Amino acid sequence: MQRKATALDVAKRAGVSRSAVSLVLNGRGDGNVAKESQDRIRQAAAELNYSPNPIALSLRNQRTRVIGIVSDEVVTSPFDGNIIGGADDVARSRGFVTVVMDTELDSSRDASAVETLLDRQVDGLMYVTVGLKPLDVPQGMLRVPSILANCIDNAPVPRLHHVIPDEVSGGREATEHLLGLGHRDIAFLAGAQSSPAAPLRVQGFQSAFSAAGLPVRGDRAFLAGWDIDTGFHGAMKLLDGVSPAERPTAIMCANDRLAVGVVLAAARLGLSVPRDLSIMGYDDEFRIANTMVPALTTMALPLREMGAAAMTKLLDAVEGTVEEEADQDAGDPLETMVPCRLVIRESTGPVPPGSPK
Amino acid sequence: MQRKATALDVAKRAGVSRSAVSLVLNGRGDGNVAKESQDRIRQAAAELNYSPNPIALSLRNQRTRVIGIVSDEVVTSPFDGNIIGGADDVARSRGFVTVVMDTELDSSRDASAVETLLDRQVDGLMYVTVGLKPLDVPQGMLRVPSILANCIDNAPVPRLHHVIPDEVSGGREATEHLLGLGHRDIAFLAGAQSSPAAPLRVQGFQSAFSAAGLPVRGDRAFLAGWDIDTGFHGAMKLLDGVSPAERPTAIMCANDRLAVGVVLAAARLGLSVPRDLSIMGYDDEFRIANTMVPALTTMALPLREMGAAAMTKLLDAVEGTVEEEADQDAGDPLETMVPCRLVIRESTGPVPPGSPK
DNA sequence: TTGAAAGCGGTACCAG
DNA sequence: CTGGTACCGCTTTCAA
Repeated sequence: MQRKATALDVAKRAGVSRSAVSLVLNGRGDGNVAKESQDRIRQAAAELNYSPNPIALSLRNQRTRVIGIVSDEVVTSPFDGNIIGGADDVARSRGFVTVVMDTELDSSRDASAVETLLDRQVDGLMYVTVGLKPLDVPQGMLRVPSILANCIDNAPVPRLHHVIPDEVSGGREATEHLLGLGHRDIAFLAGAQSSPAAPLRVQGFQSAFSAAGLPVRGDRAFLAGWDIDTGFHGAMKLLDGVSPAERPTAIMCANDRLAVGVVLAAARLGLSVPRDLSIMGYDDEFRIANTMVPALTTMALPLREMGAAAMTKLLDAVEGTVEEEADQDAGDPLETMVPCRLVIRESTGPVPPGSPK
Repeated sequence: MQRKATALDVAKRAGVSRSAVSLVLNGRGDGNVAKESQDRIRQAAAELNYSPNPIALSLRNQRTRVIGIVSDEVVTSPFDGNIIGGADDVARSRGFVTVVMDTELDSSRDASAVETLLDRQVDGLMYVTVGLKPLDVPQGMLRVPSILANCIDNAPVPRLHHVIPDEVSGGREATEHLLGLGHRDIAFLAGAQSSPAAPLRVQGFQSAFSAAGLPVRGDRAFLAGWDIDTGFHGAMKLLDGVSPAERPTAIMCANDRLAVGVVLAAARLGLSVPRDLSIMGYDDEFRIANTMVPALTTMALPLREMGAAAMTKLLDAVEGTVEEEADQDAGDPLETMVPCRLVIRESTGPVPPGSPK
């Protein structure tokens, strides 16, 4: 492996000094270097396939054009990887590189991950979580421009901007979709209390009823969990041995896995979906929602958009002018909400004709 | 954010030269620096919370203690993230940092990701894929110690070591589990042709029959796809309207999602699992296999072990002595196979008593 | 218009 | 045992 060409190599080949090379290649040649030399330099650089050494650049400039992304478990869990995908798209398009460190839910590793990244002089930091959650922001994140994606600064007075999905309107629009199909008795398997997303979606669920002038049945929302078995057992409780008049005509789920469990329960009970029962998912989980039988109608989380929005905001701060701090205290609400997207597939349909309500 | 302490700051505070600081802090103080000075230096370093600047170190040493991990879609897809988790564990424990770049299946980004990483002077590279597959190794990977995890050098004569799961014995042991339960008519939804894993698992499937002295029914293995709907439709074809005598008593699946589809089909048809039909998955996908109803018996992919094995091998080369190249040509088979693990849960059971075969 | 030199933060060699 | 100095690769200032 022969060594890479350096600016000195280029200078020698072009018969000029290193400084000239630097000036020309950084676009400040005009007015400083003779046109002729400029051409020779550019040609020499091309011939040697020269590109400046990023490490030397970092040492010199004290900026690395690297953004550190810390995640709780985005890499190692099956969820929400597209937040990073969206963020990385934006970073690359603006000439930045992202490096990802996953702490695998070990919060004691948060601080050290941040310190490691800071040590390596990242120009900015992003923290990304699986599922909306409060975050004890590692101290180090306050020392460089930083942003939160899918999590919220868990301090008395929040200091970091966050980008999150609009869960309330997600829950509301999902409910509206079902109301629009004529459903009036809708059950909601709303996930688990531990996630802040759950109550927000319930809130949207309820507000859709209110807005439609319908009574809200509080006893139709259940907090139990996020997995297939929870969906299955929840649905069995709602449907098995219950007279058709007492059964909900639709079940909304706080994620697609719950919906899988509900579909399974319906199959066991001989109920046809969506003819006898409509089922909604949430998340639009890749290769689950769209490949279920029937394919799930669901509320897609705007993962890529969230990542992109967060990275855009972060890079604006990194490259920004001096007065961004002042700005922030002024108009910036410290919060960006990205709307969810309704995806209609096959698991929802009109309320059964003879439905009693 | 006040600037971090440098070696010069420490030297001043301790009243010595930078060189002394360097020697002492790198353990080469004894015999070179007076005991007294050593103490002062160490104390000053502690007081200033000094740690050497990794960027300056990189520039100086031409080594960064960073390992670059390139993946096709491990970050952004829901699969195989634990390979990176296992690799990262090992790297951290040996004082290395990993940086991950995901190309999101855009193979034209492979080369540039590798070049970017190489530009930043990573000490080694690992390529990780979702699902076993052949890889057109980016040229750059040949310039530093490199290794492949879950993929195989797709060149006439392979140059890079790879770490892969032992799919043949995985397929065999899964089949043996079912044979041991008395099943003789076992169908196999074997994934899609496009993946090299599929034929290997089929091979294991067949070899289990041969080893048991049973005839192999080649018409019982199907290549169709990897998703829930494929499993569902495959199972319907095998079971729906087929007389019990003609039905397989067990269905093996090449991944857990196929198995979900099969369970769904069984529920539709009123078949009880595992009483009427045993179902096996593959992968032990997190929060799918263990939360299905019934929970899936499956063949777990050794993801963390693969990542750990690959990183161990890579770091040995990175830190290794001079003659590793020679070594390699000698005994090293360029391949590490990690065994899969049978996980028995609830979806498999003894063959139905009256079973005709 | 050009080149020499300093400095980013370290390490390592070599006189003293 | 100690401190001065060169060098890693690059940018930028300053004299010539």
